[in-house]
Amino acid sequence: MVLDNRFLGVDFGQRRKMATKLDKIFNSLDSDRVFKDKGILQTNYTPSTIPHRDSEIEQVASILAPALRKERPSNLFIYGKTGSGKTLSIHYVREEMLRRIKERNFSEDEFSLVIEYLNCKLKKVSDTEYRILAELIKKLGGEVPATGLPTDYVYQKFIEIIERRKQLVILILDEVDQAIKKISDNFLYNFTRLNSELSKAQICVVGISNDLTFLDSLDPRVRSSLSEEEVVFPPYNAIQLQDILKERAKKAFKEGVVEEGVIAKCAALAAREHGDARRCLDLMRVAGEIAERECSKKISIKHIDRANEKIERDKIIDSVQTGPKQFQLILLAIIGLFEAKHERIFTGEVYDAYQNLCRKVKTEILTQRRMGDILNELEMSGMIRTNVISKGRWGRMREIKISVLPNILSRAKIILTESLGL
DNA sequence: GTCAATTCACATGAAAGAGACCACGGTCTAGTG
DNA sequence: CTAGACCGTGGTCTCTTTCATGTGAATTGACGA
Repeated sequence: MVLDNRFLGVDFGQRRKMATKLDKIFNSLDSDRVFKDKGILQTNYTPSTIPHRDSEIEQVASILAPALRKERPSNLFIYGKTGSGKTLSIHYVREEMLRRIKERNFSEDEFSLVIEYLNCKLKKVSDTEYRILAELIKKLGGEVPATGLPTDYVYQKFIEIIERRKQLVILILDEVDQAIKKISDNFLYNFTRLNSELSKAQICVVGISNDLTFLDSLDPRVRSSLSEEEVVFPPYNAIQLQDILKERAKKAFKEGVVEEGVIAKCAALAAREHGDARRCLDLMRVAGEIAERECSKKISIKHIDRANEKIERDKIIDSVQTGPKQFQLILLAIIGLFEAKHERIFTGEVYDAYQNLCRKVKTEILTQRRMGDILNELEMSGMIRTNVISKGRWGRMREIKISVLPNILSRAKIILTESLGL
């Protein structure tokens, strides 16, 4: 009813105007397109060639090669910063191995090779021991409820499934460092020791981590058995990033769309962020989207700048909006302090300001211990930067800085005050 | 003046509790033949 | 007799608190030159 009235209330001229506007938007979708195939710049796209990673791929392949001879390869550990091509390369090697094993077609019951990939970081999928196991079981064709069972039972089930037949299982655990931070490392220990419990099947673990110091934090026993072999993926430099980008841009965009210098700029921005190729491609894609939305036929450097800001803003705004109430309160306390003094902010001050805010919105106040953890999490999400400093006689504390552009910050503040009802 | 001890204000770890969610097996209940 | 509802028990997960221990440099105070 309400809807009807509103429709009737709009006079014809206005509707007409709206219609032409929409025409413009919808028509621009197919006439003025900059993109030839946007999917090429999306993160889940797997290119046919992986430039500048030949030697790493060779190393990985040669380590895993024994699997094709029905022998268990050494456990492997792969390091490299985000966007250095680890995941892409391991996927590539996996595909190649599976293709080869298919060509040789061993009879099913004699021997089979299973290579499973699991990203341990994806929240809600697998950041506990139970869930990782459950996920693996699911991938191997078993069925396990999301919760409610004892972990030992799930282990048993996992072994059962693997032991169903004579096979070699290569488990690729991406971003294990994330998982191990939450679970203890004897999870990995169990995994590497699993072979002694298996009679028919064998397991090989490939761990991938973007934290180079991760291995040091492990139990020595786990370390030695997990990283029998190691491969390091160095970050791409700006020139390599340009190569990658050129290749993809050629396929993704129509000819002549990308202006001079755009690719260089893009690569330079990403190279500054430890050579993150993913970031680089994102930048290019978002720049393309912005250009398209403006009905511009070319992508220029200013689009890259805008894309850079937009990516940053979306990331921040999103985590501000979706964060739990306590996170929002603490963030708001930090923003308030930052605006008031524009100087270095310390833990104690934040806690005081946070307590005041809690009283204002009548929310229970968390302990300072907990706030410390939340500050760490905020740092993880890139909202703030913290640094533990000691002021001698005046104690030890975190120094907190905001690492967000001012215009994004004020936007975030508005969102926070609104959603908290202040 | 020098050097070790002290001190502050937290950081950081470990353990444990609360409350939500879920599986499983046993018991109860209503519907069916 | 049986399918489904219901309940109690025991498990995980997340968020949180409590208790304990660690930390780094300014400050203090004893000591000797």
